[in-house]
Amino acid sequence: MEPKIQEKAWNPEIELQIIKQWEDSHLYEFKLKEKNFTIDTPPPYPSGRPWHIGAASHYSQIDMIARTARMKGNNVYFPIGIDRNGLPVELYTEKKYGIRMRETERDKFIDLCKEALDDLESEMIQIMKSLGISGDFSNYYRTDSDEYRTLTQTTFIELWRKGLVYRANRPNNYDWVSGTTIADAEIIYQDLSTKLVYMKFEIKGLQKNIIIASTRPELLCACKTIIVNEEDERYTDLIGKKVVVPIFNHEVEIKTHHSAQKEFGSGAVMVCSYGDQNDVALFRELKLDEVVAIGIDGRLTQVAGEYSGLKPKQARQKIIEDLEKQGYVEKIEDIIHRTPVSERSKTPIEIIPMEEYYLKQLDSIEKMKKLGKQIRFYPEMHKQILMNWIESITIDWPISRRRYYGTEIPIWYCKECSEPYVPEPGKYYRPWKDKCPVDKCPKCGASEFVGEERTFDTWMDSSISPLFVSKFGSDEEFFKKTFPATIRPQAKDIVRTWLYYTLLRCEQLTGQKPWSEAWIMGYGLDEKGMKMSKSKGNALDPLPIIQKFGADTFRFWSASEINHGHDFRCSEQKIESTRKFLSKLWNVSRFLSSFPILESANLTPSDEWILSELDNLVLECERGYDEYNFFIPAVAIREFTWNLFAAQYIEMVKARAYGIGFSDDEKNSATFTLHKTLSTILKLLAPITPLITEHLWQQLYSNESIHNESQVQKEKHKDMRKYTTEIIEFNSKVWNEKKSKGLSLKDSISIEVPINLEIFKKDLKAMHTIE
RNA sequence: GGGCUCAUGGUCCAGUUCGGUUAUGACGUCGCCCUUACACGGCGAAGGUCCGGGGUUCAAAUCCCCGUGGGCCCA
Repeated sequence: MEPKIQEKAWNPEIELQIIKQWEDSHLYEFKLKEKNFTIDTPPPYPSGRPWHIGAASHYSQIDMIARTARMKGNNVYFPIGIDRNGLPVELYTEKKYGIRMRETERDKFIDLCKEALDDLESEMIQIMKSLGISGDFSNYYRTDSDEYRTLTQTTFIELWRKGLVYRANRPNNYDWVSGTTIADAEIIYQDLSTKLVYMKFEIKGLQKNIIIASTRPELLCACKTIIVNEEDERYTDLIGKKVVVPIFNHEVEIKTHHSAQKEFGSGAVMVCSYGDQNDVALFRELKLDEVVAIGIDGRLTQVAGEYSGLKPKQARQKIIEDLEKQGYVEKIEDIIHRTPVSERSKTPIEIIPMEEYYLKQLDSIEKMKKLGKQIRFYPEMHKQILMNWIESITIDWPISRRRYYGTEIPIWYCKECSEPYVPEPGKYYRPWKDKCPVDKCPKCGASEFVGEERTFDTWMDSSISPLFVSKFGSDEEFFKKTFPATIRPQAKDIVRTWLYYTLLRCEQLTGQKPWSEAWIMGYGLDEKGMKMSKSKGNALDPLPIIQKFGADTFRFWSASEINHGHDFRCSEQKIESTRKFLSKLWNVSRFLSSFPILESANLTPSDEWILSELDNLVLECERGYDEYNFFIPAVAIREFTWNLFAAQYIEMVKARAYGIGFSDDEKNSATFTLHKTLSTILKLLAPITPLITEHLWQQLYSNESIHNESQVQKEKHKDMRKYTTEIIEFNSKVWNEKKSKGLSLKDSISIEVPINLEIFKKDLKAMHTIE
């Protein structure tokens, strides 16, 4: 009989036809039902080529979640979005055109950013589609669309009216390269080499010096006190004494504080506004008057005297020279210092007092903890990342940014009385170019206004993604039926930002948690185990890999190689070798395609045996799918298909399936079981490799899509798994025997079938041509 | 300094929850083999102090303690 499937191997080019077929038939179009399974898909950020292979893997797995849920009978809402706000695209645009944001007209700069985003976005969408992702691409959203930004502004206005937003002048993390304030969550720490300068401070009234070690001598002008540890005997006598600050000659007092470490430097520390976060805490605690030493241009201010106008690094160099000349330096050590750096621009941040808008979060900490506990995490251990972060929050969230490409803060200020005017919600406002919507200041009646120029922290946009996709505020019915979302899938590294901020904002706006489940994936590492990132340049481009091997190969690699929640290494060679399994599946199907499909049969023992193993496989897959851990089904299916079904069972029943030396009943039982097993494998595999399974399913079993099928349930066959090891061992023994005798596999041999395997004897004899 | 996490043949990974025969599978390597699904294949082989040390136990990759090393996060 001719096999229905002719080609000898799976050809990834078929994938494109299948994807087209899905698109044409609107297979994944979402229609609202009473109950829905909503996925709060992470909108990826198109900030430059190439897209991250870890991200491609990530989205493949999110698609597996959608498909798993669908086959469980859920009405799945799987929106697709693109995140387009914020600093990365601004930096990309500056670099691409060799321009500076602040030296470019705002309108023009925004247009250039948009253009860059459009190009990068289209490639991203292409990759997502070619991965076989079953989201609703016809309605994909952008976080910089007027609709999205309207929602960001509307929700901000609501929070403003609830009194959750305030303005405050306080020390802030300032990235002077990007020219903006940043939140704690946007700071990373890098070990940088720097000089630790040991300086002599004269103690007033004693002809003695105290040695102060500092990495920031340029901040001497802002030094307000010296602290020592109360248990440090070296300094007990000096507490309360005044010292003279070198060069600037102002006097400060020596105080005690537990944060001074005896072991670091000399044990005595100068406290300046502001060298680091500890200085900020000390100024607050000891009620010191701050001195603004560094301005928003990132240069020293006039209080620095002859050093004013210099950048901190230059000033440091000059002041060290001057200190040395004037004999204030005892010694200088080269040290490695853990330095807070802006995650985006990679430059050390400065702490500068600035007026910014804050969203209250300190009041919500207990509530956040409670909500966090109610969310089910996959894997459970990553809940800890959220909990640790919530525990460590000490200030409210600064939400204003001095950038262009973001959602504008919708506020105008009266030119007369400076009263802020916050407009009515429901519209998209651009105060830097739009006229104030009211004619007169509600407070003083003046008619001239100045528009706010700042934008929001982009997490203000991202943190309402579940509200946006659920049409919060614009479609009450839709919202009711899709919010809270079912699941938030995302990567581990943005738990403290995206996950946390979403929890905070949605609670403030709706009083509810935004989802009942959170699914947290690890990072993509390179072959050496280093975190892969665009900025490090070790990111693998997923596009050529997908084009070369096909989406299903890539997806199966992702599922079978990544233990959920853990970081994973990516290598092209590994992905390539995954292809072999798809080939195996293809050829098994090709073999089976020459046999008829039967409704039922009287099963022989061999058939009952493989079906009981199949039952077990179904259970195993169910266990993995229930916790969205695709590693479990992927590995189990590969094991079963390759090492049991193909290697043992198919060989055992081949002769019977061809009908050589067997009755029709026996033959039918074999073909029935072969198809039963393969069709089950295809369904079990469908969420992981949706393309090859679709193709084989339609070739062999149906005109309908496999993705409209329900997932298989375990049948109740007699458990015959106790024979498995013995069957494998016996077959192996015969193969070895033939080999050692120099026989071909089709040659006959005389060998005893073990008594335990008596029930399989007829198949085994035919399989090995046993005399 | 604190938290999370990991350590199993050349590489990746299972097994650790709940201790129990010869430690799972894949990739790679080597040898033989075209066998009416598949050479992107089949069969077979080599390759491991289960990070180190101590403890509990009849029995430890698995449980407990102390270390070492890596990754990530936070201070």
